[in-house]
Parts: sequence; C-alpha cells; structure tokens
Amino acid sequence: MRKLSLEETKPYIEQYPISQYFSFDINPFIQVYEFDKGEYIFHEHSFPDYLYYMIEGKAKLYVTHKNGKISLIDFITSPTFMGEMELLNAERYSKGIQTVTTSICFAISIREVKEKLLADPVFLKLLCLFLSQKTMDMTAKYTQNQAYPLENRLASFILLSSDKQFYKEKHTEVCEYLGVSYRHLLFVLAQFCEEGYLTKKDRGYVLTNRQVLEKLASEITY
Amino acid sequence: MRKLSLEETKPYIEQYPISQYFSFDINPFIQVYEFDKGEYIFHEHSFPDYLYYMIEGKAKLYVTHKNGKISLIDFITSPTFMGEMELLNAERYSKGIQTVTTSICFAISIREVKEKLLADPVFLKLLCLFLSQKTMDMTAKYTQNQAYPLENRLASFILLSSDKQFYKEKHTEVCEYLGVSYRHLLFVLAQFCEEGYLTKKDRGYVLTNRQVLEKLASEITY
DNA sequence: ACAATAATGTGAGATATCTCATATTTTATA
DNA sequence: TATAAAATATGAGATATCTCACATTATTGT
Repeated sequence: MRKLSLEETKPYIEQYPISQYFSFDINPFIQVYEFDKGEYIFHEHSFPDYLYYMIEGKAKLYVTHKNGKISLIDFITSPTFMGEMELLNAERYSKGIQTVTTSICFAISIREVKEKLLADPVFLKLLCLFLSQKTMDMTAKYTQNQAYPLENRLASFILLSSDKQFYKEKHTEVCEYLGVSYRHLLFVLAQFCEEGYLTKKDRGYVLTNRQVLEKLASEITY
Repeated sequence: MRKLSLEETKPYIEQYPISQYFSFDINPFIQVYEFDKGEYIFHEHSFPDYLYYMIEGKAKLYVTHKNGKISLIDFITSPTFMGEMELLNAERYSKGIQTVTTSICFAISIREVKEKLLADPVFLKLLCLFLSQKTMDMTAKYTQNQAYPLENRLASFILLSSDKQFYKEKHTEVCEYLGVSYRHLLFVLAQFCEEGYLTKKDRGYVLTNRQVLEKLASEITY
C-alpha cells in the first residue's frame, strides 16, 4: 500500500469526480492509495479506519470459516465503495478484501467525516442504492447456488466472464465464488470438454458450443 | 388484507411511534393494514405501491426458481421495513412476501412520498443501517450454508428457534430456509433422535442433549 | 362434518459434491 | 537462476443431499 503524493493524486481526483456524491466538499478529506496486486485492503476481523472508493482495480471479498473453508462472497470491481458497512457501525469486524489487480482507491478517514456522511442525504441515498443492489445480487447468487447444480451455474458464469469465445479464469477463485470444491469444478469443466461445449487451448478454454451453454444457463434465470 | 378504520388505526400509531424515523411529519401518509395469516403482502414479480413497516407479525421472504424450487430467503419479523428495495428503484420486480401470522403494517404510499423519503437524511440513515445489517445476516447464512453440512446448521437453528427445551417448527419452512430438501431435513432430524440429541414428543422435539447440539453449532461461528 | 389441501413420515436408489492423496506445471521470489 | 509457492490436474472412494414414490396424519375451507 502506498499513499500517493499530492501531484500524483491530482489527475485521479480530476478523472474520477466524486464530489457529486456528497452535499459538502469532500476533496479536503480525500487521500489516494495504491494497493499492489494481491495486497489486503481489509484484513479479516479488523476495524477499518477508512471508507474506500475504488476507482481502478478489482478485488475479492471473502470470509474464512472456522473449518478452514473460504467463501468468496463477491468480486469487487471499480467503481465501488468498500468499508461502508463498517462506517455504518453495523459490523463488529470486517470481512477480508484482497486485491486481484493493482488498485487505486480514494480513502476517506472515517474518524474525520463519519458524522458528516451519516447526515448527508446525497451520500446516504447513494449508499442505500448501492447496498440494496448489492443485497439483491448476492441473494440471487446464493439462492441460485442452492437451487441449481454446478453445471448450470458454471455455464452461466462462463458466458458472463468469457472474453469473446475464450474463457480463462483462475479455477482457485472460481470454485470459491461458485461455492464448490476445486475438484468438483475441474470435474464439471472436464465434462464440458468431453461433451464438446468447451475445448482446452493455451491455458484456457474455447467456447465450442455456445448454444448448449446458453441453454444450460437459461435454466436458471427468467 | 384489510385497511383499518381511523379509530382502529389510532392505538397502533400511538403504540408504535415511527415519527422519529423521519425528519418530516409522516403521520398524514400512514395507513394501517391488517394481513391475514398466509396472505401475500407482495406477490412475486409485482410492483409494490407501498412501503410497509410491519409492527406486528411474522412473514416469509422467498423466491421461486425456474425449476420450481423455493428459497426462503429470510424470516421477516416485526418491526421491520418491507418494500424498501423497490422504493429505491433497485429492483425491477419484487420478491414474494407471505405472512406466517396475522400481521399489522403501516403502509406508506410510495407515489406520495418517494421524493421526500429519498431526500430525508434521518430516514436514509436508518435505511442504510437496516440494509447493511440485512446484507450481513444473509451473507453469514448463505456462506455457512455452503461451508457446513446440515448437521451443524440444523443444530444451530434448533438452538436459536427452540423455546426452552422444545423445538417445534414447520419442516416445510425450515428445509426451504436451510436450503435442503424436505427429505434430507427429516433424515438428519431422525439421526439426531437416534443419537439421543432430540426426542420426539407431541408434534415437536425435546432437546435431550443440548450440550452436543451446542458443540455442533459451535463448529460454525467464532 | 366432509372433502380438499397441507404437512408429516419413510424407503430406495441416484447423483452432485467432497475429501484426500499425489504429480505436474506455472508463477513468484530470494 | 534456483527454490519456494501457487495453480493445475487427475484418481478413487466417501458422503451429503436429492428425487421420486407412496402412506399417514393434520388442518382448512365449505
């Protein structure tokens, strides 16, 4: 983690204006941080000091269970807030957030502006929208997780995350996201290859039968 | 569903003051509705006209999947808001909410006060707290669902929902809540009886070995 | 009070998914 | 560049959970 100098800060502030999200001048309270790839933004069970607004990058929100299993709750993609739950005091201890790529974040000191933020209708409205959208996405994901076998969910995930006709995600992340074991993910991927829906190439998979994948995925959503 | 008369309304308004949740006078916009047991407050895929604040009763928030499976997302207990996601415009169509007991709700016409509500810092702050708490509860539930077998989750559920040493919930609801089949729930309950943790009595179960149940439940949470 | 509906209960077989062990390859790091 | 760490890969056996079929007992509506 590196705090950017004032000169480095400037272009980001200009390129990503967030003043519209507040009814007071937020700029004096903003610092810009850069997180390396793989670095932790929040450690599990910590008390965050900052509300972050990620403007560039990608991260994983996860929780480690007592039995050692890890649930990847969500892929966090910019632009988004992080630490808003903690700001609201709703959470005793934070979940973990680890970057997947180098990430740039605005950091707003909770100590300094908590009072102001929690009385700001512009910000609060934005936060409400953000929270409800997040809740709905998660509800959809998790209810589907328990209502459909991996076959359907994986097909859906491949279609969503593939670039053109090429799928190439880290199995280690995907299995945690879809809530299955690494072994089982590989098993179903192998099945897809056997059936000819996918074909291994380089270090990824080519979608060789998009139609069937779409049919499998379509069994989930209306 | 029955709209209460003005005289009937009065005692509820007095007993459950919610004016503190708003920075303007909400009373002119409040109507009081009574829902019968088993009645639907929101049908799935409808567009709610009211923001509800349930003051008495209990309901189920659920979603029906394309394959016919039902996920009981949450047990909704008073006091709580309902329809807040729709108010925020975040949801195209609503989930279903069905009462479990006769329920009394304050109804606030979205059409009439949406603008005011979405600019009210007092209400918005409350809503943020509510939403983030809900998100966290759900995240906890769903990540645990996929990280632990029913044995642990059921033990935890029994301890939470039993009255003194007696457990008596509808299996049909519980299996949807815990995300398993009816058959499997009964199977694990039978197992608990065989092991002597529970004993069938009347139409419920007596907790005959609370200690073991607590041990099973404790494997989940920190 | 009776019929319809919902809830409970059980068996048997299928399968989706997990655990663990182990080998190889790729990527990160000193 | 050597070494450690992470990611990929696969087999074999176990199990958690599901589906379906069917019978019984409550509960509800008329």
